[in-house]
Amino acid sequence: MRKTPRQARSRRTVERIIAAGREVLLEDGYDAFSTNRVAAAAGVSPGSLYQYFPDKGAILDEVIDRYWEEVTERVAASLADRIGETGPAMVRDAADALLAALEADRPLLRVVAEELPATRHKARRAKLEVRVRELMTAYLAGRPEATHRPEPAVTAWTLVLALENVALHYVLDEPGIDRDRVVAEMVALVGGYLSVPDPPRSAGSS
Amino acid sequence: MRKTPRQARSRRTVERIIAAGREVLLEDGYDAFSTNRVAAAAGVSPGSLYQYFPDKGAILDEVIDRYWEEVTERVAASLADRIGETGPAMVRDAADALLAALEADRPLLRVVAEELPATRHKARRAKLEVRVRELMTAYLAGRPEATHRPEPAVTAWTLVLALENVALHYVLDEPGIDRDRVVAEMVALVGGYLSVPDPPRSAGSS
Amino acid sequence: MRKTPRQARSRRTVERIIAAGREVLLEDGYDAFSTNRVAAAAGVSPGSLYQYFPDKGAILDEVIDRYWEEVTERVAASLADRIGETGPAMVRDAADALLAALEADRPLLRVVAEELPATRHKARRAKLEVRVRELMTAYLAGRPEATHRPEPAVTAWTLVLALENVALHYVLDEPGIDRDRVVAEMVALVGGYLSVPDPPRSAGSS
Amino acid sequence: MRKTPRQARSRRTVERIIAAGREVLLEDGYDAFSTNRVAAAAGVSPGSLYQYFPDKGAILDEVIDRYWEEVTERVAASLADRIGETGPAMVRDAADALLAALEADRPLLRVVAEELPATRHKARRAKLEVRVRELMTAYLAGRPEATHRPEPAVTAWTLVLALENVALHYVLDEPGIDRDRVVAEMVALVGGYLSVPDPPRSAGSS
DNA sequence: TATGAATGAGCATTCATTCAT
DNA sequence: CATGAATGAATGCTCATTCAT
Repeated sequence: MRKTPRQARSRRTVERIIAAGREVLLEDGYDAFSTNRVAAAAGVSPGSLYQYFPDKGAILDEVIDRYWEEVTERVAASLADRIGETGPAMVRDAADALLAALEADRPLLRVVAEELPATRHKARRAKLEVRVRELMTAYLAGRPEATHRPEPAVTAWTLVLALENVALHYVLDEPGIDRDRVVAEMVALVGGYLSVPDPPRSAGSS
Repeated sequence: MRKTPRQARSRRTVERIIAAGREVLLEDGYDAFSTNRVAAAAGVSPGSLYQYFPDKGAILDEVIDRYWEEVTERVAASLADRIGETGPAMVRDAADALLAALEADRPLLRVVAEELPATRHKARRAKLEVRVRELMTAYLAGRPEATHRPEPAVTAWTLVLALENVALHYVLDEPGIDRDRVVAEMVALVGGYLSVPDPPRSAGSS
Repeated sequence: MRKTPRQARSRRTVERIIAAGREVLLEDGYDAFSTNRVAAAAGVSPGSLYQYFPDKGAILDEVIDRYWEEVTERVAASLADRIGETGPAMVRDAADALLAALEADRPLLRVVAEELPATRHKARRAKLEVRVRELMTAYLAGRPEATHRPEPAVTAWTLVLALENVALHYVLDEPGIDRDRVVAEMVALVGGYLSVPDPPRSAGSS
Repeated sequence: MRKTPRQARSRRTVERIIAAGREVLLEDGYDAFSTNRVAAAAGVSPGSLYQYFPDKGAILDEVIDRYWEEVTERVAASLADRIGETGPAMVRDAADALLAALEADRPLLRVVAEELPATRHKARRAKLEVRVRELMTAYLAGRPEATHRPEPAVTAWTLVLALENVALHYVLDEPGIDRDRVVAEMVALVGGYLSVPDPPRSAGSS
């Protein structure tokens, strides 16, 4: 009946380190993300970092992992709220959810997407893509008449990449476009694309 | 009739430095892009770097600039070859040109797009986007019946981001999708999107 | 009962660095006072320097500070030995003490006074001047009949600068003057100056 | 009948370099006194510097030499204006002349006296001291009754050092003392000192 | 466990000087 | 003579990582 069992203290330290990492990233940027600074922010000694993480990169990875996890959860949560909707409304909600999830922590998104080498968060971002892809696949599976594209996997792959970049740039570049407009375009992108029959090469087939 | 006119030597040195920068980036990666290494690769002394560039970043910028310039030129050149085509064929060619331009130097694209912080080449990439956007605008302007989207600027913005990311990931991630398939999807993305009238809400009532 | 308590190690390192700095200054001169050389002389790595000093200048400052502190203490100590003396004897002792303090480490004095930019040790030297000024003021206050100069602060300022330079040059330039002679001149300088009434114009009418 | 005989151009270049050196010293400080900068300021190439000077130090030496030469000339000129004066008035004029000579180019004096290592201008400064010493010796020789100090050479040595430092610090430190006051103190210093008979150790001679 | 002093290879940059042209 | 590109040793400093305590 220990109050702070062996692992609890470690767990707390780990959390402090990760929180400190996020804080440093957010407030000082990627270039300032040094082990010494993270340790200082976490209130532990530099050496202690290595009790819980093999190297600096592992701390950073954890911070990034969590960021994308949060984004993913925000998307999921937003959609859960509107579950049961169907057709275009669902697409619209999904687009809005994606935007909202990215807008939720713009400063950190900026650091993650702009200051970090892409390799650092590629893997994690892939998870978000998978999640959205699943959603999309479920939607398509449930309404087979909704698409005329021949390969669902490729369709989902294409759509996710297209929407992801549009959403990302809308949030980060603040291009002065009305938010509703962007959502509308995303919906149009999805709707239009799905409605195109394959093969489209009708003309060149000599 | 001088063999090495005054400026020729410097020009050659500048080119050697830039070539060395590219080489280091390609063969050793971004983390190894140090002034000493670039100087060594260029066969000049570290000090010579600073006769032509204010700092390390300027060398890197030049390398990146040139890379995106090449990509832009490749796109332009590919399209010039097939000028005069219209309709879906033109879209197809444009998609193919974009893919080809990115495929031309995959190893360097990988470093530039994955290892560098996005901020380092954001500005340059924007130029490519502008170019493609112009192409698109010209196309849309010439065939006003081709689109039902209400705001051409937003349409171009959306499309460029969508296509860029699809093309980029196809080239870098080698997702095991047939190249023609990807081109077809890109064409479908464009064609479908452009054909969706606004507001898109009404479309759902069919 | 730890053999090397937490702070002892760092304290020792700091002292080693300062001692090494002094050594380098002494043996290799100011131009050779580089961080790498000081680190090597201290038997520590260059990085260790920065655990205790913000930059190179801070190490140098500490060495200089300590040198002038030692000089100040030597002056004070010499005078303490002969406390209670009055009149000309006291002036003589003070002059002798100043000379002795500067003679104690002539090699370092040479580097500090001749190789360093004056700005580097101006502030520290001022402390010595203040100390001597205080001594002088005390002397003058105790024997108001001893001076006919109208402004004690100006008198002390003048005297300190005059004596300082005479002492400094005697020690550094080794001008081939008998030491007792110099002391006598310093005493005469003080005694004569203090005895001149103000305004001095009137004196010329004799 | 050449307009610019061979040596004239060189002479002009040498002068330009020296002027540029002075300018750099004055406007950018000693730390910025680099060959490249001096060359640029002189409008010549770095290589040309070495046609006329063996190394950087030689240029600096020349600039410093000239500065002290100017000071010396200013002192001499000031005194020439008031030639024929005798006694205390002459001392007063000499003190004033010294002050004036140092005040004439305070910014350069500051760089020379504070930023440069003393070794760099020690030799030159000595020349000024010699000059003043000569003046003093002449004065003392002409009025043997004016001093009771036993060794004229030592007397002059002492006095020059005393006055030099007082004057230097008055000009550079701007200690908030009235200029006339300082002149008066310098005069008192001289007058008082010279009037002290030797040996002064009357009391301690047990 | 936790510490934090110590490490040291490595970095970007400078600048007095040289020498082919 | 004059040039100015090229040099390269040397500089001050950083920071991920280790390890004795």
